[in-house]
Amino acid sequence: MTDRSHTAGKPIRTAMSVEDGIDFAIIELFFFAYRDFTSDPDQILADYGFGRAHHRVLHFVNRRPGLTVAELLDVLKITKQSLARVLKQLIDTDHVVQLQGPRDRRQRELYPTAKGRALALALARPQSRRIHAALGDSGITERTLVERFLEAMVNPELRAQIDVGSAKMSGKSHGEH
Amino acid sequence: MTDRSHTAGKPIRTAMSVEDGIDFAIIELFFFAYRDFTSDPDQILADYGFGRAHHRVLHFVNRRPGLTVAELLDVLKITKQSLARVLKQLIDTDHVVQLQGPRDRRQRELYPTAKGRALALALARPQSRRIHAALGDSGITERTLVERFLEAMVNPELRAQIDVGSAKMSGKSHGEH
DNA sequence: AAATTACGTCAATAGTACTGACATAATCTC
DNA sequence: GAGATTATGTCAGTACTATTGACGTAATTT
Repeated sequence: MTDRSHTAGKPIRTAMSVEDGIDFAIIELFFFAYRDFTSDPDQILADYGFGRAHHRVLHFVNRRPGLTVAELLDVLKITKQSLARVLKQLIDTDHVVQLQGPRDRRQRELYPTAKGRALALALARPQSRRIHAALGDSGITERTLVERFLEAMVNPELRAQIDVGSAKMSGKSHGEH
Repeated sequence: MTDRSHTAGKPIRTAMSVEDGIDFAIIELFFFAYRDFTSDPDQILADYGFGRAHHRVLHFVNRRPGLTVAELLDVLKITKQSLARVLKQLIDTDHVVQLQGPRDRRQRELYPTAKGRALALALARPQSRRIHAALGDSGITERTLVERFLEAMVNPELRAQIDVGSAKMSGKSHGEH
């Protein structure tokens, strides 16, 4: 089982490193950082029988109350079928409600309930704490440095999705554009 | 279907924002940044019928040639059963080879083949390019700022796993400790 | 009236992950 | 040397997230 010298290639014993011209340090840091960043809410979600998908839906419904199903799909970049089960569970558990769209009655506007808002905040809190602590620990005084870096990591054509919130926005939060 | 006013909570129409005392900007940027960061290798992986799990295994086998199955499980924080299928596929496709441990013959040391090394580099290349571009676009001259921030985002007890490579390390890359 | 749009849903499949159990071989311990 | 422990592999069952394709309904647009 271990000897397959005749079929398999020979083992390479030298490690990939910066000498290969690749930024492995930040690649790996990003992996570890994101893994731990999501681990806090994941623990809370488990109590509800929810997963990462529920968090994402709940988050954006709370950040953009009244967004439609189509808009949500566009932000999450998943298919309607993937969203269906998750959204249904959030509605059945009274975290999210659907209202018929006022302009277009085919649309379903999604809103959080008080319960949904509370959970969204509970999930965001440890993440925010972690970020705050990381900014402090790393001695970064200008938080825009991190914001600018992360924003630059996003595909340019998708940056429109990013709603940095009251900071950058003038009036709109959803709807017409 | 849309009217369930008697069972469900009332819709909240105001958006969560920084006023809730939470750093939503960086929370969302981190989500979008990581999503796009992994999208480049994901496209390549799809050609091989591989997924994110294959990437992670291949990456660490190339970064720490000779690591054992147990060490790999510890880095990835997954179970043996989850690793099994993915590792088997990488071995069957001649990207990774197993060698009996020299000291302890129960152990299987994992090494990349030339094919596995090539794929690992091909996957890392677009990620590295993205990082490089983001550092440039955001006008960050001190890359240690980003490194320090990301490292501070990792759980302290897990930072030992982070092998920033030839930069911080003196001699060891695997094996004795 | 016909085409399109927004949404919901059914069926089938895939990738990643889990728990629990069991087997084998090698090493360690008494 | 016998027994316990360790490293690995594997089998069975389950769960979550995601996919494609197809179809239906109601509302809007052309």
